[in-house]
Amino acid sequence: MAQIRDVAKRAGVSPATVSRAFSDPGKLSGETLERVLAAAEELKYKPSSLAQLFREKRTNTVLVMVPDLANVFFARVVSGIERVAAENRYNLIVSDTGDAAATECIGVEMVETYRADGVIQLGERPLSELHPAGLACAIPFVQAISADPHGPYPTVGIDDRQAAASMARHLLAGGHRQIGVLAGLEDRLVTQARLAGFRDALAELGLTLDEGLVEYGPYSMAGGEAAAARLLSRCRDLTAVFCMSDEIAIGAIRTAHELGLALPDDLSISGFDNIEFGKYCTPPLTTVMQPAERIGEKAMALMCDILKGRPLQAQHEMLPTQLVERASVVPIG
Amino acid sequence: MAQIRDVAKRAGVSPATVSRAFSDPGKLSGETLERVLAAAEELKYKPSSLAQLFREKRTNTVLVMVPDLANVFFARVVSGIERVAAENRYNLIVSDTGDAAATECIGVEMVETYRADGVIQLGERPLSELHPAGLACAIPFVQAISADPHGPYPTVGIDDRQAAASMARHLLAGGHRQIGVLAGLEDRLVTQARLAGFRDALAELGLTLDEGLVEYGPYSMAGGEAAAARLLSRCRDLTAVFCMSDEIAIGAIRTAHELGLALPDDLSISGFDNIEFGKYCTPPLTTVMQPAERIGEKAMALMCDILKGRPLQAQHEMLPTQLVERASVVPIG
DNA sequence: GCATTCAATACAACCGGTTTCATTGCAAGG
DNA sequence: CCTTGCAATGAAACCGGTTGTATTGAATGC
Repeated sequence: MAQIRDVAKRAGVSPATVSRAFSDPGKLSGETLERVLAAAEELKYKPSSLAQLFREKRTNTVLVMVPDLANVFFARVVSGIERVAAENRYNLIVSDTGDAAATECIGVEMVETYRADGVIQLGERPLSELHPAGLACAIPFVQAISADPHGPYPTVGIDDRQAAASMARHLLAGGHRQIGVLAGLEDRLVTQARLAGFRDALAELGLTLDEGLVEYGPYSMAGGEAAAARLLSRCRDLTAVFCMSDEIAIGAIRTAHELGLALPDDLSISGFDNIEFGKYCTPPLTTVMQPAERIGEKAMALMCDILKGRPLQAQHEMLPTQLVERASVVPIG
Repeated sequence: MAQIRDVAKRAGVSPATVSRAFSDPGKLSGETLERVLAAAEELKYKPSSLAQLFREKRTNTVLVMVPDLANVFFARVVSGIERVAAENRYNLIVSDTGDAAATECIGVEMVETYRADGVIQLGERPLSELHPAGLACAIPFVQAISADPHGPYPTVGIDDRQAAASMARHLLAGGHRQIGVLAGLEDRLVTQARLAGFRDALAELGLTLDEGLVEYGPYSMAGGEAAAARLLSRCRDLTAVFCMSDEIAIGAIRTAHELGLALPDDLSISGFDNIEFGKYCTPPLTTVMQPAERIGEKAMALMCDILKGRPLQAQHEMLPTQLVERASVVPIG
């Protein structure tokens, strides 16, 4: 592999001149510039990124920490991050944390040891938990998806409470009153936020949530299937089930089918996220659209702003959601 | 951020000694080692990866080129790659190529400019097409998923032909004779391999493939939906449809439902890949299991072998597949 | 014609580690 | 007692670029 001095020698100039030929061509006389570029071309010279980055103490790389890469929703967010990263010539180091705090700490270390310029975290573990000194170190950090909008670092996400409330209103408007809730993991902020939204909608009609109708479980199809089995065996007079993710809803649909329920007539089921599969469920899933790619794009755009020292347009971006009406929810009766 | 000389000064030794304290502690006297480690601890010294990597001319980073990150199947493969990469302390730079050759060329450049040590490519574009000089440069390269097992670089995948044949036999054993084929994109090796397997199974019974029953299209749910619509409107006496991916099958199920067909009695539908959602379809999808995570793991393991100069156990890994029988395929009549 | 100025380019330091080679000191052997 | 050998450590070169400063030479001004 040709190096800068090889090019310099061939062009009869100093390495400094070659360097400037690329970084600041205006500084060179036309004739020299041409000679240098020709020499570089002939030798197929490519500057070593490693050397450049070492000099500049930047990596042009952003670490993305994903709780579960195989989760379609996260994958779409990463896809959005990817697009903006590519546009801005950043690389992405993707780390599947398996939702384990221990693994996530690595992220902070990656920045400290100059392997990444910043960290985008998907999911809700707060940076302060990741690394006590994290905030003090002023590590470029952006959190997306179910992030705490009151935290000290920039976040991108949706208004979970509002979005959940809108779906709850939709169910209530259909006349449903016995509505089960298949919540995700109880200790997640996002679960609490969506539950709060659900309560909001009930309260608007003077109703209160019957805690007995809430079943918690993992945010997965298998989790939804199991939680639905528990819920439906316990509460036999439900007319609708409010699921906190499409995957949970898909699991619930499966359980309902196995119990011999006719969907959606015997039971309405709503999801959350709008993953692609929802459209292909039987019946197609009524859900709340979360703009996954756009969340990723925004998160990476924010990261670019931070890394380039630009002022942030907003500390906490809330992207709009939308109710997607399909066939899995019908009015009562 | 503390540097090596700060630690050296504090411990009253030279930078070389500090360096050795980490890379080869046995070389130091017990007392010195202790003093150095204590000093490093106090100053919270972490060696700059950037400097280390620059010196060593390695990046400890592998580039993964994915045609579509949002595709669950690819995401699972990446997840497997991730696991092995983490075990071997490699980082992953993930690039969503959008299936465009132009983008994929970047991969070769990333290695040439010392941004990655090697490239894992998901999908079937051959390296020689990516970069004419690629092979000559001996860039560490591994291809996974629908790779050409006769190519000059290591591959990991399944025996597509065999796997497709096994599914075709399953349909034929159920008495199906009018079997439509929802193939993926016609120009893909993987499509041709699976089609060949399908023909093999037919040939075993002395049958030949009716080309009129084959419909090509993108490997996606939307693609499957559209292709199924074309196929089913053209051929009204089909008893089964052989789909070349689960996503295509899911699209086909949707179309079949919309045409008012009762599944699986009116029409058997088979998939390929065994993505998680298949289990939750209505009816649950009979498919061929591809060990996505294990393919990823193997691919990364191969890459590690290459990078560490170990001899490869096998140039072309073929991982076993398995027929997964669910309810979407039933015997005829 | 000489001093001044500016453009063009070269020189050399620098980034923060690692590693080779040299040096020191101590113990063992002749 | 002197030599040899080895363990422990330090000094300095090195990785391959970038950049501040010095230098050169030509053009301009007086």
